[in-house]
Amino acid sequence: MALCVYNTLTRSKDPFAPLDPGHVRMYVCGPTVYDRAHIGNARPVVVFDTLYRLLKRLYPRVTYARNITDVDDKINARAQESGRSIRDITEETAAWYHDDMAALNALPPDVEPRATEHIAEMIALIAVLIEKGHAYAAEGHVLFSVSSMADYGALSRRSRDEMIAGARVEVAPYKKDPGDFVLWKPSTPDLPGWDSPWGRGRPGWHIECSAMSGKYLGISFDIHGGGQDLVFPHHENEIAQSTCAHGAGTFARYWMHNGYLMVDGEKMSKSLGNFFTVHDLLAKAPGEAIRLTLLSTHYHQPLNWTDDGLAQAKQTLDRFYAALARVEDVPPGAAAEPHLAPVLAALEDDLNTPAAIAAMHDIVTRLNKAEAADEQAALKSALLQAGELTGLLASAPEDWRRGAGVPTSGLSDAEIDGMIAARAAARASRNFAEADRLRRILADAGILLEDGAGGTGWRRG
RNA sequence: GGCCGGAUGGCAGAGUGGUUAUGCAGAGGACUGCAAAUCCUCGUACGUCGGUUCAAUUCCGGCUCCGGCCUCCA
Repeated sequence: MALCVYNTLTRSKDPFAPLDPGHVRMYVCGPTVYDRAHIGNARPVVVFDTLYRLLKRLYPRVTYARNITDVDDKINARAQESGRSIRDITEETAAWYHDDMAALNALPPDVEPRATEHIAEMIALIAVLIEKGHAYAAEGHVLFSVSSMADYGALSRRSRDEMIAGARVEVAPYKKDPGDFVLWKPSTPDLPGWDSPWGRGRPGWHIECSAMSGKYLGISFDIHGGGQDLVFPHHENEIAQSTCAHGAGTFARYWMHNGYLMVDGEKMSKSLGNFFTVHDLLAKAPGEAIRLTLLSTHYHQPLNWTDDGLAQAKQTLDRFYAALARVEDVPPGAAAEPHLAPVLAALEDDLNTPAAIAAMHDIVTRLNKAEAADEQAALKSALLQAGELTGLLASAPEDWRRGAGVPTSGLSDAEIDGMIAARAAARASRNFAEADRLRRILADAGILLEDGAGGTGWRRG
């Protein structure tokens, strides 16, 4: 089975055929660094990280670029409110971002360009657009001329008339056309700015992605990803900038967009204020459980974030890790491919992670039943490889069972072991009342016991 | 107003023109001192009204409801 992806450009699930099968290139819009990432920001990161992992398995070389937007009016506003320097804020926020995404087992991208380090490339790109008649300077601004591009609106499938009819913003007087968008804008002395042919100023939001993707991936590359809310205007404008500068048919060939993250049936966003930060969630749930929650719904669908969903993901991982713990001493073996195939097939079918997880459940059930060592070895290997593809099961089973990743309070491991020993003694003398009393105390502390052939194990529930 | 999505069993959530999703919860059983974990068995779901078809949850159309975009946003 070959990889298929839903392409927003064609609105259909298309077979994926990279420009260069020896080198797949993908660009995903990264964060604007002015605040903690919320769980909605994490969804595209986890989704495209999973795609990245799949691509790396299917192709010899993958270059994944994800930008950091460190020049933006929201950052400027944050700096003014707090009295801190812009640099301070962007550095701190970028570091938080890296920590939080790493906790979700998201691999770092191969390239992570920062907007402020690519101003020269943006200025050069803007100059080309002016030269080719797709942009014009006016009152210190440079604007992209939407009317200069015949098929502007192709990605979001809206006509220029529709956009104008729906526009709720006041049209700046220097715009020739209400749909024209800013490539460069003037900065006052107190705002960050760079010298340019159009005076001291700063770039518009869209130009950085065109400039940086072109620099690191080439003027044509395979996949461009991001959240659905970026389709218009951000991605539409990226297409306009890049194809007008470099020629029709250039730029990204497959556009992939993840659905929104909802809370209580409403879109979660910073502007609505109904968001959970990844950082806060990590204090009460392991990163893998958060990641699995995000992968439990197909990436194209909206995902309603609930505590119950998170708890279920944790429970699922408990089951997976318990299976791995049972075969801890079995070295992963060969012949895993047939067992892994359904997982791979699900992922290759437009990244169908819920189906892939179902296939992992099937592997786990068969692993739990397997008695022959070679069968256990093959299934264990298949499960671990599925974990690598989905970015799950990266912990040691014992660490997971003992509560790895979540700050714990209460009983220490030594205290727990002591009580288990006391309970074992009580059971040996058939004093079950005492044994049950001890088990009850542990249960109240969140420690669940499991009596097995080889003794009593425990886990944090 | 314009343009998009979605509606699946108690819950979450895939998928399919006629055959089991999967998980959780629930019921029964095996195992256990009792539990837990594990394994086995079970409920026979696809918003509504029409149409196409031998056959539709699955294709087409109307309707209802929900959500989103059109402005910064992952």
